Amino acid sequence: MVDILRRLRQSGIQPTAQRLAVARFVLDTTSHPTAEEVWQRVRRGSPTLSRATVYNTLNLLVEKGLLKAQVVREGAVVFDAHVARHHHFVDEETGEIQDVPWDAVKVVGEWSPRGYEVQDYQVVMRGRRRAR
Amino acid sequence: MVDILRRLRQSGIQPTAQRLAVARFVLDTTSHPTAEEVWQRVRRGSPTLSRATVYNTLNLLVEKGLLKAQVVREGAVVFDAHVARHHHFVDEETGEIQDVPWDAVKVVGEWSPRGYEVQDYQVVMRGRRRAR
DNA sequence: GTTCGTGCAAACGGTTTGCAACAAT
DNA sequence: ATTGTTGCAAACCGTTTGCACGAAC
Repeated sequence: MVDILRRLRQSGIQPTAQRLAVARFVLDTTSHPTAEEVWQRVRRGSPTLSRATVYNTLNLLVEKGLLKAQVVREGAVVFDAHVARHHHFVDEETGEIQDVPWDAVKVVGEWSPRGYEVQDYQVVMRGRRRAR
Repeated sequence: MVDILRRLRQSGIQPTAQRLAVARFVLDTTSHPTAEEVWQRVRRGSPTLSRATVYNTLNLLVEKGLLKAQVVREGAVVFDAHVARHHHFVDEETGEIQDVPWDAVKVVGEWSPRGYEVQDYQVVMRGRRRAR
């Protein structure tokens, strides 16, 4: 586990106990949790933690670039500590999300609607657990 | 405009006045509307149309394969009558969504997490209106 | 002592649900 | 008569906001 405290400080985030607890979990998981899931998890160790603080902290981490919000699942935004470019695979049955390495697939062909510029792109794959 | 009535019948959907009104709009636009936007628009011609009926109808159209729900915008699902495979471009400022032809870019490399199979994929591009 | 962060509850926006009235078969 | 559809309101869920209390500078 990386030194979370240092990372917060380096990003100009006042490391309160709550922020540290949230960050320690969310910056160190690959599970793409929703805000609710972060709350449920971190609450176990910090029982007074409020939902509002979780949302505040997650939004702050996104704003500071330590976290990325991904809109790939219906109903809720998920948070991804993997900030470098990569693709995603979404299990349609469970909603589970997995990272797909950037080099696993290659997108060939520059393309953007006239008058627009593409700043970012990713491949979103959807599927299910293999029948066996 | 295609014969919407025929398409509903062919899909086994009882063509009520409300469903026809909703379908005529949503199956004939490329604007990727949200349910709310569909309601606002269709309501102009069918003032008694309820939100619930709009949601019912949209979900039914999705279920029957005439429409696809896309999860690319934060906060709301958008509906896409373009049912064939294609990619999407999302304007980060306005939320506006545009279709990107399937052939405009090429995704090279089969890839799926171990134990999973990819059933569908698309490239999601995000950007803004070009400066100047 | 002013600024910043937290917790709570209320508010909000998108979507679903329960239900009574009503059509259609 | 039964089955399916509509409209309304309430419920629900994810997220934001208002505000009073408390902590940190």
